[in-house]
Amino acid sequence: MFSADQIADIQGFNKVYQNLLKQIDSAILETGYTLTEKDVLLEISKTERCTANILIQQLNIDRSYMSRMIAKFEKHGLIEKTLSQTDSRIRYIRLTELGRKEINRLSDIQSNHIGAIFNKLNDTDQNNVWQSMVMIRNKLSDANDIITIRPFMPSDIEYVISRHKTLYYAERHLSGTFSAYVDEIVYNFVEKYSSQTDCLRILECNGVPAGSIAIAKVDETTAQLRFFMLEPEMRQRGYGNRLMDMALDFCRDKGYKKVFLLTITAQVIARHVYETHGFRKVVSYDKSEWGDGVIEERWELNI
Amino acid sequence: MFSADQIADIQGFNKVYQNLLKQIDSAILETGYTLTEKDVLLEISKTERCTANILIQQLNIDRSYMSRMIAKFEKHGLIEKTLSQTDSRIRYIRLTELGRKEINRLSDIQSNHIGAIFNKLNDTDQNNVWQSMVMIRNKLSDANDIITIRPFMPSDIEYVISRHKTLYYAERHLSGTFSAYVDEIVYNFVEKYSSQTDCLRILECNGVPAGSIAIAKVDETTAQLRFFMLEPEMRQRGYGNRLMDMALDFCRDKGYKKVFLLTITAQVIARHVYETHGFRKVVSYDKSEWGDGVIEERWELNI
DNA sequence: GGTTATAATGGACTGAGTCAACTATTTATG
DNA sequence: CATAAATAGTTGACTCAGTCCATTATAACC
Repeated sequence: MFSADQIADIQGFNKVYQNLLKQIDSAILETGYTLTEKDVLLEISKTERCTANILIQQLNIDRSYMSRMIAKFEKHGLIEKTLSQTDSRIRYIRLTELGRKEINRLSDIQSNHIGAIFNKLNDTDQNNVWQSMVMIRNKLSDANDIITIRPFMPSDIEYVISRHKTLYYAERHLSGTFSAYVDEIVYNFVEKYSSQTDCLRILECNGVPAGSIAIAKVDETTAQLRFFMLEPEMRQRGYGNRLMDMALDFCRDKGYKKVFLLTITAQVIARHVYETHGFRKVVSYDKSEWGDGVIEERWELNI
Repeated sequence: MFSADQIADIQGFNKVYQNLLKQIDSAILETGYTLTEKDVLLEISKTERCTANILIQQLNIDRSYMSRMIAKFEKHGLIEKTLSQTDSRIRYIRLTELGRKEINRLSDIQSNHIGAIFNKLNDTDQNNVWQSMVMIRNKLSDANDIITIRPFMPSDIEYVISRHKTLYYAERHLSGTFSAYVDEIVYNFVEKYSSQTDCLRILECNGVPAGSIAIAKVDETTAQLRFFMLEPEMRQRGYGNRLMDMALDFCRDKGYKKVFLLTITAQVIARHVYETHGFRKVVSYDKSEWGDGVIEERWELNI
């Protein structure tokens, strides 16, 4: 239990840090973009197959406000809209060359500002401050984030595809071939989906999707683990293991004897989760059509 | 120099913490007050002889906006305005009973919210987080605050009186007798002030007054050190010593042989600054007319 | 004693964000 | 399979914190 003095210290920290955040914000505002606009642009840049609706959910912004913002971005040539072939209510949003240049500019301004503030500290202080911030972030997130794991809803399909691609693409630089492959397997999975044999769970952090895992039937005794991913900020906090536990429980429950998964060698962090749950690599082969030097691996587990 | 990964970590911290601050803010907003209104009310409560202008300078708020806010507070019965006897442009602002109740309510909401967030951590984590925050606050403040020490201007008189009273009153619970005494000595000092024999310096943090020190001539060889104060957030960071160095340099420069000061026993932190600069307590006597058990001390230094 | 500075107020405006109604399309249901 | 319900997106009208500029009244300066 905190004392009044300690709370006063925290309020002091809040005041100082709020001020610092305001400084960074005002540097962004000088560019002529709203903070919200910056967030939206950033989210667009991070999201493959981005739609207005994804942005609304992810950033908690009013529909009409978003609509007008997107219209403005289009007018200024920052984005392009394309109608979806499968659902003509949906307009996909993609950054143009100019849009990407702008969001990079904004990100750079922010990074430089942070750099400028923290580089005034000497090396020792820098390190201490950095480590403390990471510690505080993890402790506060663990204590305050509202985490739920729920069955998938139709609206999650876009999320799974979009984020799966983005996280792999951004982090592993995979090719367009990979992208088409993801579309195919996700739609295939959803089409054949049966709650008796398959499962797709969404991890939500504060009501926003932040990860997923799936089990797909292959035959009566064999299941494939798929779509296992975590947003970067959710990693190393035990949620990967929780998702994995859940998925393997489902497999045992449904009587599967063997579970396998396919992954690429570069995914170092996920490997650890696989290993601790008893998966073993059985074979690996070249997948350079997905990107330079990409090697796919097959891992198996008998349960 | 920070790496890109480290900056990303800091941005992650910023995001999480901004979110947390937003939570606290929204709890305040639910009361029907703006964040700015809350700040203004708090500043009024902390400031004796408060005027609109002091608030404008201290909080960096537009004059007209402030005027309307104050009008609203008055209409709602949170404050009372009284015309100044000496300058009829000035209207002194004072919280009513209701106003004090409201600001206490708002402060409690904020404290409780912070408590609620941090009490989710276990004791060890709480302590680590708290200590880290204090460390970060001090390092960032030291590195980024723009500190200036400048000669006083007429507009500072109100600040010195107001804060001197408030800091002593709030921290040591001194009486109305003390308040009248401060008025008298400050006006007296300013009236007799001569740049040849006296000095009053204002410490500014980011353009806002945050401390003061003064030297007043007593006779050709004796000076009195007065109005030495620091805002709480400026303490323990070396600024007290800087102000003191400056004041004593002035004394040597002007040929004073002896400097004395009067303080009260309860002022523990300031004593340390006095001692390290060679002051020695020569006598102490009862001053219970200023408050229960208050003992005034006279400290002297031969230079 | 007239110019200049300061305290406070009032009028008019901006612009981020909200609320609600509406169109167009797709999905669910009886 | 038709009709209701849900979803994606757009448009109109509005709110309200905060800003800019002009004005009044008083005090300080030279």
